[in-house]
Amino acid sequence: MMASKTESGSSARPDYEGLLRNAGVRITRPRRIILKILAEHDDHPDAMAIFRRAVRLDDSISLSTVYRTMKLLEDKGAIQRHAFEGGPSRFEPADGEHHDHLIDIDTGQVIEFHSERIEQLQDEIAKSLGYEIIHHRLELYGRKK
Amino acid sequence: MMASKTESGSSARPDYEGLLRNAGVRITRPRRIILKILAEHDDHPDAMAIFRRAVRLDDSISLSTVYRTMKLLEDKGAIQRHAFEGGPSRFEPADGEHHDHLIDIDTGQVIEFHSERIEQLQDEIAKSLGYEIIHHRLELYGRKK
DNA sequence: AATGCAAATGCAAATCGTTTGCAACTAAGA
DNA sequence: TCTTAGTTGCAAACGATTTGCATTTGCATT
Repeated sequence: MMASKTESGSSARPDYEGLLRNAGVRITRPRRIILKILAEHDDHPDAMAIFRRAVRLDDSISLSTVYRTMKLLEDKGAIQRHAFEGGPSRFEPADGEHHDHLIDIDTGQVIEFHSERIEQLQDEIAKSLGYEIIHHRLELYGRKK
Repeated sequence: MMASKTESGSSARPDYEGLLRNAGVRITRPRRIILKILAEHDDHPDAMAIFRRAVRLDDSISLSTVYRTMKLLEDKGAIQRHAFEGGPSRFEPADGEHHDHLIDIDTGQVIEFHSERIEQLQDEIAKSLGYEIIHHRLELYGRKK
C-alpha cells in the first residue's frame, strides 16, 4: 500500500498563530507574515524563497528573522526541515503524518509518498542490528519519464 | 533478505593508484598519503579526520588538498561522499555494491546494510509516480538497544 | 490609553564546511 | 636533464546559517 500527494495538495493547515500563542510566543508582524506565507503555499521553499515572498509583503523583514522563525517553528513542531542533496534546507508544514520524498532532479519539485511496507522493513533491519530507529531519511532522486 | 557489515569489515580495496594513473592523474606525495589512509581505515571519516591522519605522515599537507583529492576521487568514482545529518561530509571507498546506512546517533558510527526488498519497493513507487530513480538516500538514525 | 520590560527585530559580523585564485613547486614524458 | 602542465599550500572567498548588540515592539499591567 502506498499513498502519495504532489504540491497541489489541499490538506487543512493547523492554526499556527494559536499554536504559538499557546506556547507563550509573541505574534509579531514578521511572524504573522511568515506564517501567512507558509499557509498559502504548498511547496517546499527554502529560507531565501520565504524571505523573497515576505519582502513583498513587508520590505523591512530580514533574512535573520526568517531563519529565526523557521527554527522556532521547527522547535515547536510546526514545521519540518529537510536538507535535500546539494541545496539549502527546505521547509514544509508538519501537518499530516510521516512521509518520504521523491525529488525531481531537473526541477527540484518535491513529491511526497509513504510506504508502510518500507517502514516495516526498516524497523526489521534496525532491530536485527540491535538498534531502535529514532528517525530516518528516505529520499528518491529521480527524473520524469 | 538483508545483508550488513560494520566498520570492521575486511573487503579487498581497489588499486586506487593504478586507477588514477590510468585516468591520467599524477600520483603526488599528498595523494599517495591520502590514498594510504583511505586504504588502511574502514570507517567513514570526514575531511578533517583524514587531514588529521595525513598530517601525522606529512605535516606539510593542507586541508585544501584533502578536499581537492576527495573531490577528485569522487569524480573518478573511487569514493562516495555522504552528507549525513548535521555534520560534514563523510567518505567511504566505493568498492562494493550499493548499500544504505544506519547511523548511531550517540557515537556517529556507521553501519552499512542492504535490502533488496526495499530497493524494489522504491522502484515501484517511483514508477507509479512516473519517475525513474537516478539515485537515492536511505539513512536510519538509531540508538543501540 | 499610557507604562514597563522581556522578547523580538534588523543589521553586521561571525561561524562552519568547503571551494578557489594565485604564485611557487613538482611529476613525469621528451 | 629539461619542460611544462598539473598540483600544491596559503589565504581569501564562499554560501548557508547563526549570533551579538543596540533598538524596537508586543502585550500584560496599570
